[in-house]
Amino acid sequence: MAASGSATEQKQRIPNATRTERTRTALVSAARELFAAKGFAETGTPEIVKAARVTRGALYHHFEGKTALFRAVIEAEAEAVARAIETRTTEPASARDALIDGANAFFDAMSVSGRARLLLIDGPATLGHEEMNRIDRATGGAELIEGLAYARDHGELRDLPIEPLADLLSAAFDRAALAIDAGEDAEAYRTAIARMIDALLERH
Amino acid sequence: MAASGSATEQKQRIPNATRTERTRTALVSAARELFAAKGFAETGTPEIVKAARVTRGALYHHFEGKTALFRAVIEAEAEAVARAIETRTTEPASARDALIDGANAFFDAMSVSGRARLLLIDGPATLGHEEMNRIDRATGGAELIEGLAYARDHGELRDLPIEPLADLLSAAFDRAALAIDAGEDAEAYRTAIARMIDALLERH
DNA sequence: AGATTGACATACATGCAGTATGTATATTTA
DNA sequence: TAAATATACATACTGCATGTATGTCAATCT
Repeated sequence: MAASGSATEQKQRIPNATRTERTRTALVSAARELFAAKGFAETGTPEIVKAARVTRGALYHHFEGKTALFRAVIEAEAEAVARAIETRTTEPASARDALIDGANAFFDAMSVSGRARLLLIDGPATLGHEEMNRIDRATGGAELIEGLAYARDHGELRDLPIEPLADLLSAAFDRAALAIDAGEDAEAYRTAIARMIDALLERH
Repeated sequence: MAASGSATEQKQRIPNATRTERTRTALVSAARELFAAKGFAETGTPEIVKAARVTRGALYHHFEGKTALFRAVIEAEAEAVARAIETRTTEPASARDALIDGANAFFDAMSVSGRARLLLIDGPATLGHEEMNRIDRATGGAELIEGLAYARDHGELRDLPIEPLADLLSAAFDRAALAIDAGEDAEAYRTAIARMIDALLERH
């Protein structure tokens, strides 16, 4: 007899799919906070699983290891940034506006607590620049190159190899986000970025 | 009796000062190569002392720990870069030339094997940006700000907060050095940097 | 219903950073 | 110059973290 769910016993039957999702979410979520607060090297797996209320066995069942869990965190953050930017991108009146708007959307997205550290410090250090670039491209972080290509095609940018230029500009964006995150004057950095963009584009 | 150094015994008497210097040099030198090749986290102290032909006891006698040894490596590298740049700096004909020359000297100095990784990846990740800035300033890495200040004072740069601008430009320099180190087209990046500098300066 | 897979939990093996302690040599002091 | 002390290590030990091997129970497939 014994119905599979009496009012007192609550021995609820949980499907594997949701179980897995809950555990993975708990791990990624707990890991994100700890990695963001203390960094990758200074955060141990015992601490992570304790915060997530699971065991280390669960962690190693769902992820190949600590680094793989970190990668999942980074991918989620990169995804969130890409979504925030593409959501806020409207019809740009010009290449200049597109770049400025994109920069501001980027800074806003990067202002989420801990995100700058995760994506710009621990990410590259732990996964390497190569894999970070792969993740960025996979989540859709090619706006900068597109913006510069648009500008070049419309005569607003002298014909130069735009990929190195986009790379350098991207580095400046990252540094600005980091500086703002570190408490520097946000307006000063946004202005400086705008200045760089304007300088690079031809005057009309 | 027994002369303190027979021809066969060679029981040479070594003063503590030189002994210390030899050991420290051997440690810093061995650590530099290993950190440069495999990174800070992937290099263990047993491996370092083996390469340096000393024991871990010696390491912990001369340095507070693995991180302190790494810091010594980084300081030496930063010092070397600063020296290389200041040595090559001649009388600049203009702010533009000074910045371009400085950039090229920087890229040349950063092309020393392993240096880009040490100073631009593992350094910031292990010691933090704040301490890296401290080290840069201590070794004399203020050329960029000086160059921009000179340009502003001579009307070649619109009056804007130059510190954020110098910071962003410095980030671009770093990224370029990293890209070149990773095997990207060095000329393309040098050109892109020159383009950025020219763009930022007023046309004459 | 029985067999199999999935989702863990637990125990274990290994390696490393850091510390405590012991020893021989160099340096200082009486 | 002989004794006292400080220096420069070498060795042994501790604690912790990552990763692996194995065992168990519930969910799912046949």
